[in-house]
Amino acid sequence: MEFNDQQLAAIEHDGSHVLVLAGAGTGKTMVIVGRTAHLIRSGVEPGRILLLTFTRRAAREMTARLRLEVGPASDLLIAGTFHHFCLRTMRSMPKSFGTQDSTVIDRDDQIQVMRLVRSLHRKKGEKFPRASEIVRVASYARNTNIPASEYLERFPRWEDDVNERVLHCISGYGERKTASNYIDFDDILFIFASRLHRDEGLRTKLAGLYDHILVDEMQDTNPLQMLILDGLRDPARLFCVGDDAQSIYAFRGADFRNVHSFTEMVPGSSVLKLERNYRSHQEILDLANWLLSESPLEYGRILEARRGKGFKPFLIDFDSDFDEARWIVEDIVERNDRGARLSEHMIIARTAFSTRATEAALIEKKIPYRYVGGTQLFHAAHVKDVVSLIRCVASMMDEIAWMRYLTIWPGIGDRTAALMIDGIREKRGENPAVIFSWLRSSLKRSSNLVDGLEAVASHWNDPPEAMQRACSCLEEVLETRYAGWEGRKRDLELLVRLCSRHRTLGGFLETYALDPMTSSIVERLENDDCVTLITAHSAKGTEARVCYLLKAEPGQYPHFRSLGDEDAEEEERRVLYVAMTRAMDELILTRSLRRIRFPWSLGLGDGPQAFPGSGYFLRDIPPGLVKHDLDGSLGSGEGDDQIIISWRDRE
DNA sequence: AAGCTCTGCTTTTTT
DNA sequence: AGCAGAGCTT
Repeated sequence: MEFNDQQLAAIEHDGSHVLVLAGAGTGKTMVIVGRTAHLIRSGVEPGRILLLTFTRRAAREMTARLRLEVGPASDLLIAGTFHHFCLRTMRSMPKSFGTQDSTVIDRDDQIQVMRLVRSLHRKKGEKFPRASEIVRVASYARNTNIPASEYLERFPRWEDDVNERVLHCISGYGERKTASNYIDFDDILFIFASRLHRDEGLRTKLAGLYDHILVDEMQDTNPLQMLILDGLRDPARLFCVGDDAQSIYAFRGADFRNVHSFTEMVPGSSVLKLERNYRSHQEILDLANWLLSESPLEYGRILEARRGKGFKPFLIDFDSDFDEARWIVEDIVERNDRGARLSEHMIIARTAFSTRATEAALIEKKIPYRYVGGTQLFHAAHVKDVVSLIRCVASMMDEIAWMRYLTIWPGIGDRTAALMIDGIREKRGENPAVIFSWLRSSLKRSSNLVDGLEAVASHWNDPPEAMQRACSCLEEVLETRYAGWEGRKRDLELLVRLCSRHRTLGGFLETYALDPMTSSIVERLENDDCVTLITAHSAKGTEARVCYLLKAEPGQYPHFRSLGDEDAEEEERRVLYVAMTRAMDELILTRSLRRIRFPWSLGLGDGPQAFPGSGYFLRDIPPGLVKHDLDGSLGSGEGDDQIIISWRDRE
């Protein structure tokens, strides 16, 4: 690898803590990899280097590059997401953290627990925030390290008495969680951070494990994560890399003061900059620069392409998202026929939801693809059913798993299941065999559900076998429950295959609680060259020669859900900015303007009137910045109240 | 009283 | 596609 002077300065920086401000495409990952290699070469033990990223994707990418760069030493590095690292540490010393036997629960399970609690606090027939909304509030408050009560006081969302009961829900949720031995994603960070700062002995011990802590995507760190870095630094040195123009996780509590005020928050630190873009041609950056220049905020970031000039971005309108999807897929096929690899193409979407048409078109044309951020394998109903059986055996206190598993069986509903769960809880500490036989005698009619439990328990240390048995035990009931069973059955076969990578089912559960891979990624194990379909959020940190920006239309950028909230809209601008700057050679923005309909809209009505002229970033693209299929049809002499009409509908 | 079925509503982004 | 709630069946 060759580096420019700025990159080299960062890589070889030998002072105290440092923040590297790095614009899109300036070689951020390369610098982290380069510095790691440099540190190892200068004698730092790889095991004393901690690499933290924000997303699993970034973590995977980084470890892959490190393997190429530093060889087998890369296996000794401690690398992963914040959540991964914290959980790993807690698991290795459970007594210090008080997290023995805990089950990690994902977002869905959180909502499930909250739903139970919510029902106790909601008055009959009353309009009350949904469980998912309450979970969001609770999660945001924890990640920004403020009490939920204070958060609701500062940003009141509901009537006073509703707010109050929402707070009861949140504390009830916490109690329920403790009773079931659950820890959620936020707990992973929270428990780690709180012990780290409360227990001096532990802090000294943990901080003593590392000499260097390298953090990617610093602009996405939240206060909790900053506290973790605070507790671990000194003597360990921080090397944080970030770009405030790419901050797109405020909804998760990310606080870009961690970048803006870095030098104040971390005494003795300095700031370095990477300013030269090596990824894209200038025309692509011109469009991205223009987008930021339209913002009321001063990003002070003008990207300059070292690669010089190339193609202008395309902006193409379609009649429907079906046409849009078909065109993209045909375009990829054509390029592929001319010799381009499929993997050079990335289709970027604002939401996972908006990729349906494209996915269908890819499947129809039999183009292999992987869908990053897509419907996660472990979120599919039938998969959760089977996994619930495994979870029941893993932790008898796992009430969500029991509720799910028991109600799969005909004749057992919420009520019976709840009674059984109470019975199981009373037998806390008993041998599983005792619980199983009690269940068998209590459930005369569906006592064969115990067969599955026993089969899994007796093959606990042979994951593929246990999973196989779990699946065959449930197959009959699930087949009647779900339409299209053949397709779903394939997912279960996938589960068995995934199990073979683990020595125990416990390891299996924990791995996929944190990293619920998509089925299309699993399929990719057999399919190397494929198109990438990805959300803009997951796409950060990646690049591709040809990028299609799916549905670059009103209602997506900014997303209609954020309209009216200035900060949220501004974050949407950065999302679009991130998406655009992924492209190396060609950027193709597509949209379908005619059928914009949001039936559930927030008082916006449906049909084209839903979007008056404002609130769409690409409305006033200066002529010449993109090649539009009807140049100048947008933003020319049309008043603010005008709607956009596809050129196809014009006279 | 518990379980089941049908209908209408909903869908940002991630660990 | 899945969930909440209403209404129907066992």
